[in-house]
Amino acid sequence: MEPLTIKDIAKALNLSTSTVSRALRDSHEINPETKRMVVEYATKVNYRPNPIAQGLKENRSRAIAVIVPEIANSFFSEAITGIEDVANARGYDVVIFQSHESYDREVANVRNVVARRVDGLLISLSNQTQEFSHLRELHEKGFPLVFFDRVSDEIETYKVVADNFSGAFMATDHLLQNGKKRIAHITSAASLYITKERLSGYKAALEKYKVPFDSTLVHYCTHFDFPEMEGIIEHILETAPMPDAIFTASDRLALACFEVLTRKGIRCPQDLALVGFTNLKVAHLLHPALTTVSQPAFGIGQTAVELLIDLIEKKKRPADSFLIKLPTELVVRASSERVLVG
Amino acid sequence: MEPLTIKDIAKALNLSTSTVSRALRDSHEINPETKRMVVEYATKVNYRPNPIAQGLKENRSRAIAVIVPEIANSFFSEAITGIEDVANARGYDVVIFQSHESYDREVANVRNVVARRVDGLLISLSNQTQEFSHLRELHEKGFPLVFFDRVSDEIETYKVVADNFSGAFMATDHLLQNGKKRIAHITSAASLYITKERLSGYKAALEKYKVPFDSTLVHYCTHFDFPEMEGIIEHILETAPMPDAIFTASDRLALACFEVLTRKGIRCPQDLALVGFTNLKVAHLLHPALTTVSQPAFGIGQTAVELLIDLIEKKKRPADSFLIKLPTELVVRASSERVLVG
DNA sequence: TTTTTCTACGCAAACGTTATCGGGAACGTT
DNA sequence: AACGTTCCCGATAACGTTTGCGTAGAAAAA
Repeated sequence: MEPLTIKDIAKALNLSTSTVSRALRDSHEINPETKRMVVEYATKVNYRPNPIAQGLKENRSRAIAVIVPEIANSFFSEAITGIEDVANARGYDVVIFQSHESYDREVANVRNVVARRVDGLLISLSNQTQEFSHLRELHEKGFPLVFFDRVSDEIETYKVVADNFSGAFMATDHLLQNGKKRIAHITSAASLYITKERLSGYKAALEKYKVPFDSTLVHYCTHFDFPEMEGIIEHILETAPMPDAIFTASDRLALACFEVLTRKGIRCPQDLALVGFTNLKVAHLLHPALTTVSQPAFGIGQTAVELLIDLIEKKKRPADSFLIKLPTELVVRASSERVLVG
Repeated sequence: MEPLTIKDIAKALNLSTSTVSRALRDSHEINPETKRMVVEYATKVNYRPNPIAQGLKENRSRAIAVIVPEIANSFFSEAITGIEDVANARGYDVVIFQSHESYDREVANVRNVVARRVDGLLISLSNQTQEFSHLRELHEKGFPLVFFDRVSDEIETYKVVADNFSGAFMATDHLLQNGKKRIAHITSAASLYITKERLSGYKAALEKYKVPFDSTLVHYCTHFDFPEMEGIIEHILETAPMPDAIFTASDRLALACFEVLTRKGIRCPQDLALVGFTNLKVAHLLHPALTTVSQPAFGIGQTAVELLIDLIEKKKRPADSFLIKLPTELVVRASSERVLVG
């Protein structure tokens, strides 16, 4: 049983393919009676137009690509769920690629994406990416492109992010309010927009409490692995006076922190309070339960893909701003709680 | 700059499209000199064949579909990473769909998949799925189909799973060896093959220690949510004599268990030992760290997609068995450790 | 009546690629 | 000299769909 075509329908009903095509697309120049007949027969035999042929004709694929660092990261998988939801509802398929935090793979993915003739691209940059010509080229050709979460401020297109500034502000403010004096900040690659935003929020909160900013307390991570984190933590423990809290720019970093701290026998929150960023699903099951800033991953995905499809379909948009910020929320748990002494 | 075609190359070099096409595919009936010229020019202008046109011609899309219950489940996202790795290396794109554990959405996804003319389908069944006609139909048409993890024994095609029997056996054996006498088993939908396998492993271990099987200790879950788990745990706590351990058929179930137990003030492992199944990435960070059976998610994905692409490309396979089992491993952590009394 | 307008449909080209066929030129074989 | 081979390439059709154009017939206007 090969999939049947418009030709088969035409033959069966003694019509031409053009009439069938037009009838199915509800053209005004087809007799209502004929239309009814065609549509009826098509549904009876369960006809589905061949999207590949349509794609060739209309020069599009009805598919969008998503490039994320890691699908196994629950923030991204949730965002993808949001993306898929909206995209499927609007008739698009979602093709997923992973950069594995590698610039080279990201570039290769972008190449693949254009070779595949997808209709648009959603991307969250790899940690390593410092150079944007592969994306700028696309954008300059008029290729629909939307950033989310890990965005670049070098390219003028829509970007959907959580309100990183206010999230970082709330996190730091919370620690200061709980009496912490020296708060280290472990964050991701300095080149990322979100990194800068979170750093600004952190600084703003310090300022509010008149705590001088100390750049030696800020540590940038690129590999997110155990050895890197171990080095950083050891460095933090050796600084004098020793920090009494750490604010990490992601829960993944916080997880790595936990691991190192546990092995070193440092108690949390007694010796060192910890606040993360993202609100992974398991954050409340950790020991201690992780205080973190929750990001609307699902909503970020939904918003980003809405913008992208509007771009593809050339729907008008209020071009007031390219940057869309979704609200964040502080979720306080045990890892930052005030501990009663003696 | 519209993407250029084989026609443009032909025009530029004063050749026919057929010659260019053949030169690019390294046909023997083209002058080596001409070939060199064409290939050189094509690389210079960065020509990429239009996969949509190729697909229309060859009646395929060079894309495969994956249907999983939830991408946010780290077992599935890891498996997908394995799938993507192999698929991309072999020239295929991966299109992902989620059933969200709903039979209706799974059926809709399958329909979408065939309408999209993907070349093959990898599927891990939804928990709700009890009926397989949507897949049987595909399979009988000769559509390439491979199951992984949540497989059905009603359809004769390749299935890739972890060795669930031996995993469950090891888990139960471990608990019994640690002196547990009454082990409850909380598992997923009874219709799933993996559920049956894990139950068999559980029973086999009981038998080894001459512990009689008590069917009232087995609880089936379909929704994986808090209220459902709360009901089950309450039921378990009320049975007399009260069980001293729980073996859950997945880490997600174990997480739900943890949550309910914590709220009820029941200590783990002192009051109730717990063993899961999957070895989520965060399993060792939970409190207490979760003893679990590790499944090679990445390898399962890789193996499944290898089989699928072989099926698509009609490569021969030793048809000795349709069921491929990958080894599991018991990872012992705090949640099942013997606690010293006194 | 003739001319115009409208309705409803078919013909054929096009999207970019590949495969089949065929043919001209050069060469070797009787 | 006539014929078969081999080499290299071009014209063409085809995949399934959409669309511009043409047109037969009917209805409306002259």
